[in-house]
Amino acid sequence: MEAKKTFFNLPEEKQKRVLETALEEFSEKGYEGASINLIVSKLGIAKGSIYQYFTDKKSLFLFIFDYAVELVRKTLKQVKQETREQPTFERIRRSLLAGVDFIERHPFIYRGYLKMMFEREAPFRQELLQRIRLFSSEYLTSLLMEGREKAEIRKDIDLETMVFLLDAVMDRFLQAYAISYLDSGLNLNRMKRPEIERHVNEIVELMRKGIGK
Amino acid sequence: MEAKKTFFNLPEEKQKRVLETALEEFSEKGYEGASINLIVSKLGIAKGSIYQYFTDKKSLFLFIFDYAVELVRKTLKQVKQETREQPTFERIRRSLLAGVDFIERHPFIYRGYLKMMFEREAPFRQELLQRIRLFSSEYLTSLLMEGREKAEIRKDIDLETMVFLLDAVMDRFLQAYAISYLDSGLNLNRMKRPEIERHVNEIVELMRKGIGK
DNA sequence: GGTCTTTGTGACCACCTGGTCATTTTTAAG
DNA sequence: CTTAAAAATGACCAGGTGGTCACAAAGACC
Repeated sequence: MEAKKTFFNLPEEKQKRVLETALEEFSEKGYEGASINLIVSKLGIAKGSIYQYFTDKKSLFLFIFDYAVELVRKTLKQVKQETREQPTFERIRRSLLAGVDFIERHPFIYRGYLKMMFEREAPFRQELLQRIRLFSSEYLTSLLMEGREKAEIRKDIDLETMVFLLDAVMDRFLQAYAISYLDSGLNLNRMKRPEIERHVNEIVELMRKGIGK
Repeated sequence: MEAKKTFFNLPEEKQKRVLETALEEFSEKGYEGASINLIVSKLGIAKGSIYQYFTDKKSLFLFIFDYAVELVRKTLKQVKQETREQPTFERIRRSLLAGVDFIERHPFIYRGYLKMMFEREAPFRQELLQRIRLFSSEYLTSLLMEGREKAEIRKDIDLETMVFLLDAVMDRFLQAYAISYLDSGLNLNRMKRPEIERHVNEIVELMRKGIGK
């Protein structure tokens, strides 16, 4: 457990406010860059107080990380359930849209994840990232394997290669939606839902049929 | 011009040593995280000296950025030239391999680029990134357009969507090669050239034919 | 030698960092 | 109202940051 008991004695509202404020700071500045001074001043509490809740910066970070991972895990699980009976490419489509919705609801979580990907400094970075990427790749692998059983997915190419492609495209799509400058030409960033959906459809169709011929 | 004349009066060897040392620091820690103190101590010169060469941290960074961009631009141009007469997918294959070679030769440049993608702090970040991403996407667009003329590339899907996919997959491939934890399953990181080539072939083949059916 | 300019130096500055802790304030119990 | 425990506070600390500047060293020319 990374938080002290004092933290859990706080009214739930305040707990959430602390978490959200710290999450915002971490996701914007990264682990090293995030400033405890700024967090407490944004919260309007004394610096000492935050150290009543968490032993140090690291444990605050890890606590938030767990909180975020749990949210992602739940979301993925739910989509998987809901689309159980549907064709594979429809499931992929839905997954991508679920990602868009998730970013809309929790913008700082996804940005924090991206920040971490390219930071050396975050504590346990390697382990934490592997944790995330593992269940992302497990998710896609199981999707594709079920797709193969239904003969919707080709069998003459390595499953891992396909997972790699899917992962790359989906992740980049969400990055483009969340950050801008990352979409190569398309302007996902400012689009409204119907347009987003059109692009999701097109990109999924493209992954199905390929660029060639 | 971001460097002072004193810098250019230095023996070329020392100029390069300064640039490479600073590049390494920036690419590992990002703009904010990089420490001038560390750079000068690694160089074995006094702190004041670096301020004889560059007016401040920002101009040092921008100078290095230009230096790096020029290297990338040249490399891309050369590949484009060399593969002029070849089939589109062969050109894509070659481009990806050129990326791998580039990382091998200049590991800090590519990492620096990744660092910047998710940093808010770097000066002129937006403009600089757009500069890079623009010529990456121009490069791919022209590749695909020429491919369409030769009827090697499908015409029933937006060119931009295809560029997006290509860009996403190629970039992710290089990330996986440069950083690890990013390959979803494949272990590009530790592979030797022949294996890398096998994966490049497979991934390009997959982009051509698609995942479906 | 002497003189003038260019380059190198590191103590110093103001400011910010994560973290501490003696002290005060708030809350709860009797 | 008293007492004891729990929580909030902010001055303070050591250590880091980018940047400055008076001075010393080195070169260049006569």
